[in-house]
Amino acid sequence: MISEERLLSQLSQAGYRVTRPRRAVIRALLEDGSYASPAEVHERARAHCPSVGLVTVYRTLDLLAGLGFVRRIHADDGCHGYAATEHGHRHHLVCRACGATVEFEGCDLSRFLARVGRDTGYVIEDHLLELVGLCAACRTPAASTVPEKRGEGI
Amino acid sequence: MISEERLLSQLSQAGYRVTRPRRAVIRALLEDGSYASPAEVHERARAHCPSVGLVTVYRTLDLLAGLGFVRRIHADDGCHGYAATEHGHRHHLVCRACGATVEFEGCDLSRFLARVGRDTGYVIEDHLLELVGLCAACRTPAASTVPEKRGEGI
DNA sequence: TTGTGTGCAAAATCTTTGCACTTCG
DNA sequence: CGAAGTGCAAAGATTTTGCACACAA
Repeated sequence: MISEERLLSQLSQAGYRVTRPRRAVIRALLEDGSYASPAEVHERARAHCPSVGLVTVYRTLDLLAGLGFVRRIHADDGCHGYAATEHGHRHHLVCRACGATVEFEGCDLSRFLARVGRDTGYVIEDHLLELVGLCAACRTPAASTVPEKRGEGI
Repeated sequence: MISEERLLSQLSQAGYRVTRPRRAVIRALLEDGSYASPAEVHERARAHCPSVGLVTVYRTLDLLAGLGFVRRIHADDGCHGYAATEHGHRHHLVCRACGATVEFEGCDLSRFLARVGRDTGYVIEDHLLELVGLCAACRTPAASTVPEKRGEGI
């Protein structure tokens, strides 16, 4: 997970202003390990900047997604979740019970992709890989206090 | 790609009625190889059943998705595309230029998934894998008549 | 100081729901 | 015939846009 200061400095270096609402959104994304919808991000961000509007959350998520600092999470219960990401990495593992989201290290699909490309005639340029499961906390019934936040996974 | 008759018979065996609007939606999904939004499916389905309403398209897509006959396609330009799928198979390869969608055969990620599970402490239950590229037609500039239908891919 | 960024309100989309009428089986 | 399925209209939810004001740099 990228640190807050580093993210803010990259934002600044990219030519964008570091404002209170943007800091609030970024903090909201970093402080909680699970992915969140724009509305949920908004709610969390209000703790850091009560006046922040939902519109600004949308705009900031767009901005951060464009810069590669956050990534959309695709689940059957909706495709409108966002999670912070280390720049360059692109894959997430999501807990279907509590929504906790972790990145995992690069995947080596090259051989597999080459075969599919050969079989289909496509030039494969990109891939979306997302894993769904149960995190350690939710796996142990007693330890889990968060009951089935999300749907059935992907 | 599953045949229309087989799909209709499975629908019937599952206890659902085979109606004209449903047939129209199914045909709309099968006749065009690219994934489509509910609105696009609606437009295509009208060719087979002019009176079909958008609401019925939504309901039918839901039904077919629940039965595993269609699958959502997740792209950055929106996560609301649907494509027909062979029952049980779950992965798609999408052309970023024209949206043409093909299924590809099972992927062997087991070893990789085991490693990620070990590293993160998650029990991995499911995965979403989607590939994006250029289909043979769009790769050859002269052959492509469909200009950049979709966004930047995933 | 200056122009990017913000909040508000309103508009535009997209999706779901309620209900009387159709139609498949 | 009877219940599942449909279309329409309206309600809900979500996302985008216009505009005057605020505030980083």
